[in-house]
Amino acid sequence: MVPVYDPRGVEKKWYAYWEENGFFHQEVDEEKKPFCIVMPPPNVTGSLHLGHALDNTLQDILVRWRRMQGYNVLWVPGTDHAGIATQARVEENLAQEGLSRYDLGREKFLERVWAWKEQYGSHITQQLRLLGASCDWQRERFTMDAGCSRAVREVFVHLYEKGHIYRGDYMVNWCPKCHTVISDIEVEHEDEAGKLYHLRYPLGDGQGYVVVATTRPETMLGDTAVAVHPEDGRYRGLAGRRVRLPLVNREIPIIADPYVDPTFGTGAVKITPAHDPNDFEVARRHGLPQVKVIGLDGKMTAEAGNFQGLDRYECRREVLAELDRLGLVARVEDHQHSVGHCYRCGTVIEPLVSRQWFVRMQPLAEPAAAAVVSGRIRFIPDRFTKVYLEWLANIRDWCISRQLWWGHRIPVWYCADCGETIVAREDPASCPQCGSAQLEQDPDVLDTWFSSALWPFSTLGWPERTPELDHFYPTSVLVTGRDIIFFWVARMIFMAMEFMPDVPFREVFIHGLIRDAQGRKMSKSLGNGVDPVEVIAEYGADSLRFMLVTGNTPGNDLRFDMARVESARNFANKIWNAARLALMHLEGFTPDGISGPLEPADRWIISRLQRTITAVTEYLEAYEVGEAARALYDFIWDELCDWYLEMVKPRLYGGSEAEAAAARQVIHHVFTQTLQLLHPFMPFITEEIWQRFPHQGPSIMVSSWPQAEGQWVDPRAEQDVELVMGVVRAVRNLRSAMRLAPKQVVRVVVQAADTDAVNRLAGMSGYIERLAGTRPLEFIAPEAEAPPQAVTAVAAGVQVFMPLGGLVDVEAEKARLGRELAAVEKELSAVSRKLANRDFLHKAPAEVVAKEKAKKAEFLQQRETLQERLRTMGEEQ
RNA sequence: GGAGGCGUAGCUCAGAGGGAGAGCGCCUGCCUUACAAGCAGGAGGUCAUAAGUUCAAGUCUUAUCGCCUCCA
Repeated sequence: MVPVYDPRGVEKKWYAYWEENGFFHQEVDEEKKPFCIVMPPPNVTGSLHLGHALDNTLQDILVRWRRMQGYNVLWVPGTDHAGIATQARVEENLAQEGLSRYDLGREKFLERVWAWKEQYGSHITQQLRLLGASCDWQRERFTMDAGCSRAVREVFVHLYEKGHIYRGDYMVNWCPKCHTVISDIEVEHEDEAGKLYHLRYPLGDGQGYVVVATTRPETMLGDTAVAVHPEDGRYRGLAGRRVRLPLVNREIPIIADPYVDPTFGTGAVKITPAHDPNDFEVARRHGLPQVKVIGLDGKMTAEAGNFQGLDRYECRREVLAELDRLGLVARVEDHQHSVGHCYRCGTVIEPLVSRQWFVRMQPLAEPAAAAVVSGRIRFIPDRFTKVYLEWLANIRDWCISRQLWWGHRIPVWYCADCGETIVAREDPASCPQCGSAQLEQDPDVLDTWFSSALWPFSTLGWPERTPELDHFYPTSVLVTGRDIIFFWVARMIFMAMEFMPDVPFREVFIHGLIRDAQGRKMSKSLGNGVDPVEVIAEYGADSLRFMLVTGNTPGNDLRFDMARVESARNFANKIWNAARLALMHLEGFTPDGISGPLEPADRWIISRLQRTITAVTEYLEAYEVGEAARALYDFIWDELCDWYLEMVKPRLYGGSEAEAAAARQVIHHVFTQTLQLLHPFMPFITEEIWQRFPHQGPSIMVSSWPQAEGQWVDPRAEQDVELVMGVVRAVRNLRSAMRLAPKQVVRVVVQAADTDAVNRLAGMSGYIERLAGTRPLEFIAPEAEAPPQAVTAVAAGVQVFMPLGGLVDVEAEKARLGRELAAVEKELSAVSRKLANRDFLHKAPAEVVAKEKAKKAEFLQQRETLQERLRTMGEEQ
C-alpha cells in the first residue's frame, strides 16, 4: 500500500464492480421493509453541478445506510426532458447552421431533439456514477418515456373530465425571448430603478386634464379606462365622465374602483386590461374591453396605430416624445419598481392576455395542504412547512401550456368542422360529435413540471398497478433543494393527493443552496461555478461528498470552499494510513471474535465505538447528516488514530503472542465497524480498505450496519483512559513549557489522591510512558513530599511532577503555577457561587447539582495542590 | 408591504437551557518504526445589541441593528 491514498483508479474500479454485481438493484421483497427514494431528475442534457452533487450525496448516504440496515431499498434515478432548456440548446445548435426550428418544421425538429437527447442524455447519469450514487440504473426513467407519457395523458384527461383543467383567455406571463408563456412562479421579480411618468389625459369635453401616473407609458395605447378611488375627494364627480386618449384619439371612461391606491402617483391610474394583471381584473369588474397593443414578438401590434412594429422599448421612447411634443407629459420622477423577468433567460416578462390551458388549483390545493397539516408528510427542517402552506393558501391557477415543441403535446384536438374540443387518452381518428376527420391537435406542449409532478408514482409504473407501486409507494423521503419547493414538491403532493390513495412521500428533506467561497450564488454569468467532476478528478468523490455534508445543517446554504475539500481529502488519507498500519499487522489473520486479555485501551475503544454507532445512527434517523459525519470524523481521527492506535502499538510490535492476537481482534473489529459506519459517506475508500481487510461477503455496501451492544459500553474503561489522557497531556504540556526536546526521555513522578487511582494508573503506566516519553513512572504516596526541583501539573485527581534538577527556573515555574492557580480559582469561584445559591440546590436536577459538587471538589483539590506546590517551591529556594 | 434565515475564534461554520467547539489560518517544537495530506504544545471569543423568562440563557421570549433569501 502506498502511503498516499489515490482515489483515481479505486473509485472507478469499485463503482463498476457494484454495478456489474447488481448491488444497486433490488427486486420487490414483501418480507422486508421498503425504503424508497425517487431522485429529483436532473435536466437530461445538463451537466452535474454542485447542487446535484449535494442532493445526490445526501440521498446516497440515506440509501446506502438503509440498504445496510436491511431494508428493501429502491432509489429510482432518471432525467427530466426540461422543455425550454433542452429546446433552447438544440435551437442554439441549429442557429450555428443558420437554421431555425421553423425551417425544419415540427417533426424534423423533434427528431433533432431526440437525437440530441440520445447523444448527451447519458452525460449527467455518467457523472452521477462518478459521485458514487448507488441508484438502480436498471430502473432509470425519463419524463418523456412511454410510461411517463401515459401517466401524463391519464392525469390530463382525468383532470379535464373533472373540470380541474380548463382553457381560457387570461393574463399570462409571456417571455418574448423564449417565445412561450410561463407560469407565475417562473417569473422572478426584481426591484429596478425606473421612472414614473405623469401623463395628461384631456377630458372628453375639453375642460382640462386628468393626470395619470404610469411606469409603462407605451401601454397607454391600449388603455380602455382611467380609474380613481371611489372615495378620493380630488376626483369627486369625475367617475362616469370620459377622457380622450391621446395619440389614439379614443374616448375612454373614467371609473371608480377601490383597487386604486389614492396615495400612489396622482391617485388616477390608466387601465390597460390586455397588459397588466391588476388592470385585467379591474376591467373584468367593469366590463371594459381589452386592446392588445403588444404582440407575442414583443413588438407593437396594428392596434398601436402609427407605432405598429416598434419594439416595446422603442415604442416607449416614441410615445413619450410624441406626448411631450403635445405638452401632455406633466412630470417624470425616479421610481423603484418591481419588474418580472423570465427565470430562464432573464428577459423582462410581458403580461398579456391569451388563450391557454390552466389547472384549477383551489380543489387540488386543499388536500395538498391537509396532507402536511395532518402530519402525513413532514418537512425537515420544520420551518419549510410554513413556506409550503403559505404558498398553497395564496395559490393561483397554473398555466400549463407552453408554446414549445419539445414536451408532452397537450392531448386536445379541435374539430375543424364542428368546433368540438376533444380531450382523449388515445389519439382520436375522428370527431365523436360530427364524425369529421378534420382534427387539429393543440399545438402546445405541457409545462415540464406537469410531468415531473407525477414522478413519485409514474416511475413506479402508474397508471399500471405494479408490484413496485404496491410495495414502494408512498416513497420514504424526498431529498431536494429549498429552491424547488413550489415548482416541484408542492405539485407532486397535490397530484398524488388527487391520483393516489396516499401521500407521495412521508418526509421531505430540504437542503440549502451551494454558494461560492464569497457567499455568492454560483452562476454561469459570474463564472464562479465549480465543476464537481473536476473536484472529483483531483480529490476524489469521497472527499467531495464528505465536504458537502460536514459542517452543514439542514436547510441552510453552504459555501463551497476548496480548503474544506482538502481537509476531507486529508481525512481520507488519514483513514488510509491507519488502515495501512492495521493491515501490516493483520497478515494471515483470521477474525475470530473479540477474546483474550483485553486491556483498558481495548475496552475503551470498543466502548467509544458503541457510542459512535449509536450517535451516527441516531443522527441519520434525524437527518442530521452533518453531525453524523462529524461524530465519525472525531471518533476516527482523535480517538482511534491519535489515541488507540498509539496505545496498541507496543503489543503489535513487541507483545506476547496472546496479547498481539487480542489486539488484532480488537483492531479488526473496530476498524471493520468503523468502515461500515463511514461507508454511506465515503463509499469508495471504505470499500477499498474493507476488501483488503479479512472480510466476509462480496462488498461492504451489502454488509450489515453495525449495532451498538450494551455489554461493550464500559464507563469504567472510559474513565481509565481519560485518566491516562489527562496525565499524558499534563506531561506533554510540561515538556513543551520546559522546552524539552521530544526525544528526551524524562522522569515523571505521579501522586494520586487515592489508592484506587494509583492502582488504575499503575496498570496503565505503559501507555503514559510511551505516549508522553517518560522513564518508568514513579508513584509517591498522597501525603509524601514533592520531589525536589520539579515542575508540576495537575490533572483530574492526579499531580504530576517532572524533576528536572538544575533545569528548573524556579521563578518562571512559580509564575507558571501562579497563572494556573488563577485559572483554577476563577473556575472555583464560579462553581462556588452556583452552589451557594439555595434556589439552585433546590430547583436544579439532582445530577446537575452532584456534578457541580464534584467539580468544586476537583477545583478545590487542584487549588490546594497548586498552593502547596508554590509554598514548597518557595522553601526550596 | 408580508414571511423566513443568518450575525459564535482572523476566515468558513457546527452547537441549542447546566463547565465556549471544529476545520483552515496563526505561533512553538518535531522526518517519533501508518500518515509532514502528519505528530505534539499554544495563542485567540462580553456567542450582534438591549430587555425579559429561568435556580441557570450562545441556547427560550420580545425589541433593536446589520447581512441574506423568498413571496406580493
